[in-house]
Amino acid sequence: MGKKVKTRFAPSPTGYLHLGNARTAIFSYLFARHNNGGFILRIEDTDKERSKKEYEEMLIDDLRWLGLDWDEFYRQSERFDIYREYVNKLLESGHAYPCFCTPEELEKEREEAKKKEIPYRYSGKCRDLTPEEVEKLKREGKPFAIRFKVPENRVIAWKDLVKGSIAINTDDFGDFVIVRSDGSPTYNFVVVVDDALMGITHVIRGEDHIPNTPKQILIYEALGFNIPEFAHLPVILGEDRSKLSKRHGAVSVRAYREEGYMPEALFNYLCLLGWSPPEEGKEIFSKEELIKIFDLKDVNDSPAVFNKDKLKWMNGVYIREVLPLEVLVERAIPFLERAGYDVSDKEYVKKVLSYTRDSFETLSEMVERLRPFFVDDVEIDDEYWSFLEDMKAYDTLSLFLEKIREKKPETPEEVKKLVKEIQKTLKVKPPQVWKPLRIALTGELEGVGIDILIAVLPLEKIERRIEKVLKRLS
RNA sequence: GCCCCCGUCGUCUAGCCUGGCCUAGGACGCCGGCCUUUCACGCCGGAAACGCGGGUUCAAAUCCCGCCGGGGGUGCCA
Repeated sequence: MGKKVKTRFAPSPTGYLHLGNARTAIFSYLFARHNNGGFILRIEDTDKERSKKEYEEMLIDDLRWLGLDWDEFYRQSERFDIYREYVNKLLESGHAYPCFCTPEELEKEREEAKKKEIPYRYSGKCRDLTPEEVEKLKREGKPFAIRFKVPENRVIAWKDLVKGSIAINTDDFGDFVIVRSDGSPTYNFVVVVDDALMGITHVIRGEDHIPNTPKQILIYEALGFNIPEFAHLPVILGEDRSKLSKRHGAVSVRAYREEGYMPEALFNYLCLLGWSPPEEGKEIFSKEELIKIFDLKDVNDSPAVFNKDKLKWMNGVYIREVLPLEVLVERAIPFLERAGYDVSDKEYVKKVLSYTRDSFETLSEMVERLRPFFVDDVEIDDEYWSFLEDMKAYDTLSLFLEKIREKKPETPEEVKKLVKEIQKTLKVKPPQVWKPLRIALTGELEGVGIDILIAVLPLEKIERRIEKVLKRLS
């Protein structure tokens, strides 16, 4: 058999982890682990202008949060010596040459091409400079970049693991820059050196890299490296079917994390964008299951629109039935705390969540939903007071207060029993009791089950809220 | 402009390779009903798609050609 499978995720630290990149990372990770292979994280920070250390830290943090782990870690900015060595090889073998063209000159070339409506390619002006001319220009201190010499009219083809056969003619692109005039190597070059040196067997990335692939294959050949397999994933689109970007709203992993999404749910949902399980029907998968069943052959080759509604639904599934209660409690506490709720009693939080976890889909929704369980007092809107009077709430509420002090119900069932007794005594229908209770205890007309609230809320809070209403009604 | 990729319900998709089992299946969303102390949850039901035009074939979502549509690339960004 071939060598051990090894994949990598290679983000550039120029912003938050984007959902599209996250999915690429996940697919690369799943493919590697499925094949008992290695997974590498490599920070592509050759562009000093745009790369930021704090972005790198957030990237790593978000990746870990999603549940990814890697066997090796690299930073390209620390490998410039290695790249220089390989640039020299290309220079020596005649595969690359110095280019003294200025950005202005190139810009002019490009404009002219546009005017004439012909496809732009670098003219190759500096390609045939004699060694003497090169020497002279260098001595004059002219800044220069290094370009790769692209052979003419050659068809570069590869069998893409997702897209199938792809063929691109070298005439479609000109000699491209591999080292900038400031001495830093560019993406198309370092990616090849790194992937080859690090033993990457499968390059999995977004389809926006398809045009780069022939350039990279040429470099693999020129350096005598083995060419890896390529798998280009379709992009993720926004509602308007253009590439998912900030215009479409929240597109970073961080944003969903802060809104109270579960990493397992986001991981799971992202997998279903562009990949479908071999067995039909099932949609909820743990990371371990995904590792077991993931295969690139089941990746769809057409772009997918990101659908927040479905993500939200799936998050709800994780909150109400997939995650263990203890885990949910741990994740909920920071959100409740941030809202100013008292969460010192973890058992109380646990009890509340055990009854209410099936009624919200994100942790930020939870914060709203569970307000009556955690605040000291509730505000009752003016419009509800007349409603309370019409309901003859005074009688029911005072009877309720009496009964709850006497029976101290501790489960929703006991509360229901107690309410039924009140109904019987007062000869009223259920809503006649429940609605005043709801308003008195939550200040709202909708929300979680009042039986639950009464069963778990400390008695003194219940008394205080009811008494406040009775006082005003009398 | 040029190059490349893609095209099944509103959305994610199964089916396409190896034509008939497809009166095209599932999921989210939507609509209706049930449950019910309200909103959710849950349960039941419903509307909803093979981009268009030609071929090949007894038979095409599935194979071939053309068109149209969408996306990506076209950097001394990655």
